[in-house]
Amino acid sequence: MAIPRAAQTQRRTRIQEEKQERILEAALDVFSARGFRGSTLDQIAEAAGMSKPNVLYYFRTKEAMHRQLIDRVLFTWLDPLKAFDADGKPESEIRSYIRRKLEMSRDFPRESRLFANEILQGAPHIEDELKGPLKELVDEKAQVIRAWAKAGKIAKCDPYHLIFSIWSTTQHYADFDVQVRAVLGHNLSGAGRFEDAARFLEDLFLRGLGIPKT
Amino acid sequence: MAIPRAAQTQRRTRIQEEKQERILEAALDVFSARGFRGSTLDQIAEAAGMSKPNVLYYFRTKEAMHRQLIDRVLFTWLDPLKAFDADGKPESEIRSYIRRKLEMSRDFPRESRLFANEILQGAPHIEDELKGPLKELVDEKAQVIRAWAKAGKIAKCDPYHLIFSIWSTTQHYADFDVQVRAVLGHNLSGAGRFEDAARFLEDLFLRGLGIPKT
DNA sequence: GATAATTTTGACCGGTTGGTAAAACATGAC
DNA sequence: GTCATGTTTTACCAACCGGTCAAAATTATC
Repeated sequence: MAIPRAAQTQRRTRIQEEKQERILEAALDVFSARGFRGSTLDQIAEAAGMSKPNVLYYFRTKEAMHRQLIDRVLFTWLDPLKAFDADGKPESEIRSYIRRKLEMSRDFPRESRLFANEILQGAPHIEDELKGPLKELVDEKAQVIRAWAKAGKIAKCDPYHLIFSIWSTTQHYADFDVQVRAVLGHNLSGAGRFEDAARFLEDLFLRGLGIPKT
Repeated sequence: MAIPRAAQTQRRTRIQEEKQERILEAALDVFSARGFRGSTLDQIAEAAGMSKPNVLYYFRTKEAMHRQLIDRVLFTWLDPLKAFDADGKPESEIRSYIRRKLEMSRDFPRESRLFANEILQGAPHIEDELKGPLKELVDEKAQVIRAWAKAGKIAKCDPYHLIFSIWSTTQHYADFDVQVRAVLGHNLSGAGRFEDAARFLEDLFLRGLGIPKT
């Protein structure tokens, strides 16, 4: 009997894991491009190269897929901020944080858009995670920044809004990619775009925080 | 006979205009919160306080409503950038541009989210407007900024990425409102939020562009 | 108040949605 | 081979989708 759906079993075989991964990959494609409600199981199934009931064999509901994707992204998203080191030099810490976030926009634009879609629509599934783990981490790092300001290492500024501005400027290149491309035109939107953005943002934030370039 | 649908008639009566406005208001609510594909006519009709066929009497299709909303937003969105004056002082021009964009995020968050939703999902309806009018306007203002840099009035920087960073930082407070609120907590997300953000962003950009505070 | 134009509604339609049932199919252990 | 387990597919469902239609209700005109 078909009691043990793949999604329920504790031990997952190699095949199950591969198929689930293939489905999640397809779901990420679809969800990030069309939003949760705008996506259909048929689209995901087709993108994964299997039938709809087969997809539902591995994930009991559409929401289960989405939930798992969101959980992953949330975890990945916090990573660069965790690396933010209180004992490091402000210049290198901020510079590498910007760069890492920008790299994520370049390398994982679908994940960024999935997250943006979720937040835009009121974050119905992850409000708790935002108010819990995310807030705690940001609070912690805000203290670090505040300490730097007090020590005169960087200009006085609101640490929360600093973090927001780094988030928004870097994610902009993934979430608003279409607009960026349209404005820059094809000649400027290619390979050099990433380096241009990185240089600009590093200059803006370091100078904006009163950190002299070394 | 019911030949003259309200949407088609050239001269619109007072009542027709009022109803259409009421529908657009409701549609903005729904579209901005759930995206185009995630919204249903029933939701819009209910929000507008009328029956679905009645809504369709004033707008022939769901897309017609959305299109009109997008067109409006697009026009409104370009306004602050148009006001950017080549003959003004860089300090006051940039400062007031930031402030105006921030005010729009505060006063028209639904419009911002509608626009963000559209871009996020690949801007299927407005690619031409982005590549046309928007790009032209940005190109023009980029020249102004570049001239300021050449004249030594502001630090050398890529004008396009400067504009992107102002867009993203200011719109962040509308589009990612849920996240901002979650991180700041209720105590900090109230009335003072706007002024805090304005002060931070003005400091960041003016200092980042090497413009001394007056 | 009769009449014509406009507005509103309830009933309805074909297509699509997320999800199910059950049987067919594959796979591996013995 | 056979039998239990795990996988895939076909056929299907009720609910919902955007949109139509014709009749009813309202409003404007005289």
